[in-house]
Amino acid sequence: MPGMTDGTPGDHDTPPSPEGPPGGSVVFLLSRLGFDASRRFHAVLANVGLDPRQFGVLNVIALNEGKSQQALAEPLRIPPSRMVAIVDELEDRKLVERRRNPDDRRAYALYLTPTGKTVLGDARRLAMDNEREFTAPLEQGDREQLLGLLRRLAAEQDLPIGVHPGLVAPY
Amino acid sequence: MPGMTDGTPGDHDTPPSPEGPPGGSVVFLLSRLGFDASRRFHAVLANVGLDPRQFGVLNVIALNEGKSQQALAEPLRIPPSRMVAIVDELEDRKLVERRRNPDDRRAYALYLTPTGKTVLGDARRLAMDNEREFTAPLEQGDREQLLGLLRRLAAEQDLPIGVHPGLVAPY
DNA sequence: TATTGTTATACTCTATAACTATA
DNA sequence: TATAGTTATAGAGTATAACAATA
Repeated sequence: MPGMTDGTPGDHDTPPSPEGPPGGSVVFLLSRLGFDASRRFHAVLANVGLDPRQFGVLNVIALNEGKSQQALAEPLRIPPSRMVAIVDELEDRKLVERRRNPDDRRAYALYLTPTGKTVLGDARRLAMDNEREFTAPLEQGDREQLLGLLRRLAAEQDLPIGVHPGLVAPY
Repeated sequence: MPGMTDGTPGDHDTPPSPEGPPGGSVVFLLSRLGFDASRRFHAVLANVGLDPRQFGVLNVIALNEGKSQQALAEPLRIPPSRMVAIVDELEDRKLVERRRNPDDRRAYALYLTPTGKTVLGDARRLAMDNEREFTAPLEQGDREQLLGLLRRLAAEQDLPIGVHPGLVAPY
């Protein structure tokens, strides 16, 4: 994970609201919570040996079995050269299979192995559990309201699919 | 900025909701919007030649003039060795002044210069404008509701002050 | 002996561009 | 000539640990 310091909890200072201030800013809170949500998600996926980017790739393969590496990389906005290493690792771990495409021997066709499907299922379950825990401070109605508000903001943005860029595992 | 691809807008695919799915997940939307908010904030601050981390440092200095480098770095969770380069740059640009502390000649005492105060003011104004634009899709009532929901989630987390870690400019 | 600030170093992640094999 | 996949390389950003001056 990119600018991730490490797992240390740290102290519990209450943010001193400097003028104009963070505590009252949607942009600020979103940045903070987004970063934190990413970090937690990263930690949760580690339980099945995946990072968010690999999770994104597995998901996209599951929805588009047989497609080529680059065709799958595109919607995730992962550059071709990066995709190589990602698929290498998933293949080494027997989660994904590269089959030669007889019609175009330059391209591969990617498939999930049975193990890959199992791991993806586990990861999705973990993601759902995490969602529940993260939103635990909110009651069901509040959660849906939040979801609606976030969707309205997201609709204005230009967002890639799968997993978000920063998140996508680095730091 | 870390995993930041670059400023290219890109296409406008609607995320295909894969099972269990992103479009309906608070964690996912927060990660995405948080990353996006960070990127925008980064771009906005560039107009006054600052990045989010420098902005955070200027803010903390403004609130604690005369404190030492490390004392100021701590609440921002910036390691001492990183703080050096940050203050170096702010000092080169005459936004911050390092004065020797006669009582303890190991430590510096940091102060904003008049230019530093001006730039900080400009940056705060830009941040407020950005806040308004970012939340433009929401009416006032909705915006406050969102703020309340985000605060409730944030209250459960362990958050450093100033600027968020990922954001803090890098990558 | 401990602490402030600094420097040196090594590591991780990344994109770019050059290369190969097919088409 | 163009495209899928690969490899090599160089850059940005980081934390760690060793260091000097002062306490």
